[in-house]
Amino acid sequence: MNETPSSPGFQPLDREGLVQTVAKMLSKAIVTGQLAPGARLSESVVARELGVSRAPVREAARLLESSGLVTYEPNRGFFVRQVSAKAIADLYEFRIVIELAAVKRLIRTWNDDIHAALSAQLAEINRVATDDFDMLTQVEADLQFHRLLCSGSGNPKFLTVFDQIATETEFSIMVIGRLYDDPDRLAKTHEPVLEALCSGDETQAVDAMQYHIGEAQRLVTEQFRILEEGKTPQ
Amino acid sequence: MNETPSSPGFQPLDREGLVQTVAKMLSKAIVTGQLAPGARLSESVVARELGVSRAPVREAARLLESSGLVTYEPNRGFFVRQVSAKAIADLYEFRIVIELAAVKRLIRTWNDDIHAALSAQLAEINRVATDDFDMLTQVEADLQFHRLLCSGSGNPKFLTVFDQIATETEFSIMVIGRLYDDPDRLAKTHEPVLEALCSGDETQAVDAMQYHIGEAQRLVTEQFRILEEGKTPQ
DNA sequence: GTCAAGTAAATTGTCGACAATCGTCAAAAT
DNA sequence: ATTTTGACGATTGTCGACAATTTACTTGAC
Repeated sequence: MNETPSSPGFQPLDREGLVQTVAKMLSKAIVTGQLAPGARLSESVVARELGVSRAPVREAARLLESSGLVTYEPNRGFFVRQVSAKAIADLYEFRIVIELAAVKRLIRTWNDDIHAALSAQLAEINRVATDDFDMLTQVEADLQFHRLLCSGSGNPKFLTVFDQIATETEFSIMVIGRLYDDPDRLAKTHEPVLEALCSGDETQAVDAMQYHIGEAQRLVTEQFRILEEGKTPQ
Repeated sequence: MNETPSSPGFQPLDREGLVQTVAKMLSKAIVTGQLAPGARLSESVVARELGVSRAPVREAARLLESSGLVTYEPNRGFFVRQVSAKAIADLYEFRIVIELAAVKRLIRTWNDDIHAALSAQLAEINRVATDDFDMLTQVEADLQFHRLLCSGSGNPKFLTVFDQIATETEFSIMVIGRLYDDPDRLAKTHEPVLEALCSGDETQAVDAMQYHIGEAQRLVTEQFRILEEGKTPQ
């Protein structure tokens, strides 16, 4: 390895292109609700607003499309995605399929590094699982745990697909605006997953995982139903 | 709408954007091997070659990236993806996860339309499963059958993800250049899947499906190993 | 009043040009 | 001889402008 001996710990310095920056801005704006679902995402407006050209905005929007945050209609442009009850149900059903398979695979590739990373993330989840932290922080800590599960599975496909649906999950939850009255409750269901993984018991790990995501699905679906009822009392 | 009343069967006249056209061109060029794996995909060259600007080429390349046909390195551009033995193994392992789940779900939404579509596609598979047709035709007929399974599952996520990995599957097979000596053999393993679905037996359907994809994986992996040995005899 | 056609404004689709960045290779220093 | 530095060529990154398309509005006929 060619490395200057006297070099201090210089990190790669990000160097993320303008597209990534714009994509991140838009993501945040959509997830935090500044851009309402169904709203048109005008290239010109966003470009003017951010002080950049339309080209990087367009590319960023295409990136967001593959994350399921916006939809694209030819010759009409990009729109912030509408979330339906079925879409949320489908999303969580799909997550169960992916992440259960990832966990099954993870058991075979289990090692101390993964163990350490998951333990640390679990601690982080519990740390932010109080009303002192906002929901976005809690959700991101939660999803990061799941991301580590996919990342450690050894099959990159799981991570790729998870990243695509993670943002969508975050979006769905933020649309609801309020996930649980007791933030600590759902957070606690992570622990059995890690314990089962440590013990190497596949059946137990899968069960714990299924319960955890299922519980999350139940909460999200419930809250979304309440939200819809309040919106269209008819 | 300005349309002549006596107008005969005019098809929608493509109306798919230039981007889609370019993407299709590139797809074909990559899948048929005109662009070797690892080759740089110069925007300027492609644009000049097709007589269009760089913008649509760039967008098309981004589309291909999400299909796994090309990779993208910031400030360096797009490259035709290299396929490794592990990548192929990972791909098929992932397909098994997705399509098994899709089949399980399909049983619950089973109806005559889906039955008819699958039967027709099965007939098509058998029709082209001879040496009279080229491999690309055979592979596409095969994948279309699988696509129908995902499409009919009722959860759009399965279809979205399948479409992403279908092109990659096609690519992997075409790289190998020769899948099987007896085209009819693998084709025949589709039938038990359809039969099991008709009978509504989930266990049987999953078994048949797992056998079918597993068999395909075995063949592809084997052929790829042979190809690699021939390439680097060391 | 309703509906259709026509027109104007706004938005996306595409383009060509310039700026920023990367890879290469030669020249200079050690 | 090896390594570093600098400049050059090629490619990507970004931009502003124009063409094509869609949308909204107005006008007119029935």
